[in-house]
Amino acid sequence: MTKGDERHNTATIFDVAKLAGVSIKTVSRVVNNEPNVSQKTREKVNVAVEQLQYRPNSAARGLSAKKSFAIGLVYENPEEFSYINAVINGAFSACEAENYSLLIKPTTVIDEEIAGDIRQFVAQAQLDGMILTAPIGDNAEVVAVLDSQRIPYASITPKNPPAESITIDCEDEQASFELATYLIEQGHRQIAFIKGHPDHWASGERFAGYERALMASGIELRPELIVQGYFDFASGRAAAASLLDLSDLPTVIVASNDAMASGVLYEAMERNIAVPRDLSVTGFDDTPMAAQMWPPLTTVRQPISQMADAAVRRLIASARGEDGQAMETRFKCELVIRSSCRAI
Amino acid sequence: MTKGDERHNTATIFDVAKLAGVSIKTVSRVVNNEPNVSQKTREKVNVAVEQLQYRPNSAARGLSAKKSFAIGLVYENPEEFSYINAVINGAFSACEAENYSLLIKPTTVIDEEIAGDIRQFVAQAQLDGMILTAPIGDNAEVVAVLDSQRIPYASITPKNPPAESITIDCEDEQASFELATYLIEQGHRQIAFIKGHPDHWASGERFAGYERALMASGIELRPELIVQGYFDFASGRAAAASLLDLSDLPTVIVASNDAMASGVLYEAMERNIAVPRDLSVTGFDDTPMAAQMWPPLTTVRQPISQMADAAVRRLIASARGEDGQAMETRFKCELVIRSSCRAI
DNA sequence: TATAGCGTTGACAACGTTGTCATAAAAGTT
DNA sequence: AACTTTTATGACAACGTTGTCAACGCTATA
Repeated sequence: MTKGDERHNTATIFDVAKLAGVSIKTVSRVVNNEPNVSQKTREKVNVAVEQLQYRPNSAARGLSAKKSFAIGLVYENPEEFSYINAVINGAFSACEAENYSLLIKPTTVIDEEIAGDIRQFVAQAQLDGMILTAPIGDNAEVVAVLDSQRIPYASITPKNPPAESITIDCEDEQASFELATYLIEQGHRQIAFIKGHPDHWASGERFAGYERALMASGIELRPELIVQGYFDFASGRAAAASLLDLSDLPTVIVASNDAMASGVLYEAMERNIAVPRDLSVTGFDDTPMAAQMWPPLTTVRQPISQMADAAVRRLIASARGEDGQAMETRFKCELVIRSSCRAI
Repeated sequence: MTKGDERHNTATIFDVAKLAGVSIKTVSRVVNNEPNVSQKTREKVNVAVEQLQYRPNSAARGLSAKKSFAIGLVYENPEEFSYINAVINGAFSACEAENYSLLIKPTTVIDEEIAGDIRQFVAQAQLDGMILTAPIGDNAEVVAVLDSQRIPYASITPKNPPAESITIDCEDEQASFELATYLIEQGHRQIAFIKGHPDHWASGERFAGYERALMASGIELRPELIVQGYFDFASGRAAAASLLDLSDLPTVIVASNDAMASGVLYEAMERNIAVPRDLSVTGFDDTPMAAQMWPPLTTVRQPISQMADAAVRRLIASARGEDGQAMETRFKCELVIRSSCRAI
């Protein structure tokens, strides 16, 4: 029974002081690297800090020290968005409307340290909720950290949505189906496909839509026309190279995102293959780049900002104990036709 | 010394309570929209809140309510950077190293509300410092708000650096000079220039470097080859259109940034002008797009992340009362030669 | 008229840290 | 040995809010 009472609360300065057998003030001094603490005491405290995984509560620290330990960054919203800028904007506007702050954490790589990183991030700011963009929502360690700390989180387009958490996704499969169907209607039959990064939910969805469209029209899936990519420019270019080396050339290359499509365009240019005259190309995401490359790219637009907005609103609703069940979590995509495809 | 001690401190809940003639708890209820407050009391409190410009201290609120009113956003760093992503990354890594949090505030437009917006942003989070990216560092109202609240701030490439604040800039003039000199060495004489947005410091610097290079080589500045742009794709395209309508065509178009350069490439493509065979093009910024367009763009790389990193470190140093005078605030740029220019 | 119930209000104790000041122990100085 | 100074430590009061609980006054009901 008493065991059930054991809180998962984080350790406070009192716990550390008790364990180290010193006063809280001494702990404070050690933690803040202040002078006038004997080496011996310092070590005792550090051991206790380590053992209890103690992190100073930043609200208390801020209140007492009249500091926030936070820096603001103000910027004018750029014309040139990236995916992540769209996410940030959506999340920010929802936070602003609800009087919340938005703390960001770019992670350079998905490595072993990420779980510890996230733990630190959460502990430092005592976050009320987290948004995980793909593919981080699928990292088991990260999710475990958040679960253990009881931090609610929302995943944007995760591959394996955990039942209890908030999931935001969009109809990539359907959009991809519509895109492929459009190409078929334009007379294309040799339709090559560059898959996205296997860790991303979207990759599977987009490929599934392509498959469904071809099967619905009775077009055979030729395995040599399906190439693995990784959502970046270089992999798109490499995939295009292998496709354009085939003896039986595709009439259109469907890239799973715009960055790879730009790699395809680049490779085509290098080989003096005119797009769309000799080859049609499509992307996915409708980054601003898509409209600015030559030729302007036919692609699919995801309502990224809206999805991030929804993620934040659901998090805040659940933090308030509201239901939020009625809120939208699945969004529609839109086919954007430009001039990188031609009818044949 | 009890009352004469009038601080410039922000109003607290006690001040509001006193002015409204109610208890602090009642103020709390009104501010948090809790029920069971009479309409009359509610109004009295709201008047006092308004009059004192009261904003709840989020550290205190967080400490008491065991909430932070903050949402975290975790994302994997995208391959495709924009300028602002580079700034965010640099600022974030410095904050992380110093155990600070980074709060971001995208502003959609520079409008009349911005000063109030910033005031709110600062008050809500009790920020220890602010970074202003161009051209926000030149907004007099914003700067006035920060000055009046005694918030230290660092401006990245402001046009008119205020003497007391921290300024971070880079050697755009020199880089632009080197770029133009390179073009002249390649045999170009008809060198067109698309200026950047007049509100940005960088625009003047980049144009100045161009001027200096031409003058140093005894090349006449032809006014019809100098066109105003606004740092976006559309203005670059429009500028290119006007330049390509000239009877005496330039052999190279120097765009003040990559986004405008991509507009130039687009317009050239539309007109079947081959780059670099018939026309050379250069940009500025070295966005990832620059390497991915066709042809890959000769441009100038700014150490954006490093600049943001430096801004944060100086802010934190000054928050600690350290000197920071020795820290670098002026950064070098690097010429990046790709294949969008040819010798003639 | 008495009584229960509800809407309204305030007093006061958290919350977890840092700042201030007092004190004890150690070291240095005469 | 008798002092001053320095170093090490702790007790306790802020910091500005929200949560809890008690008390008040008003209305509806018996």
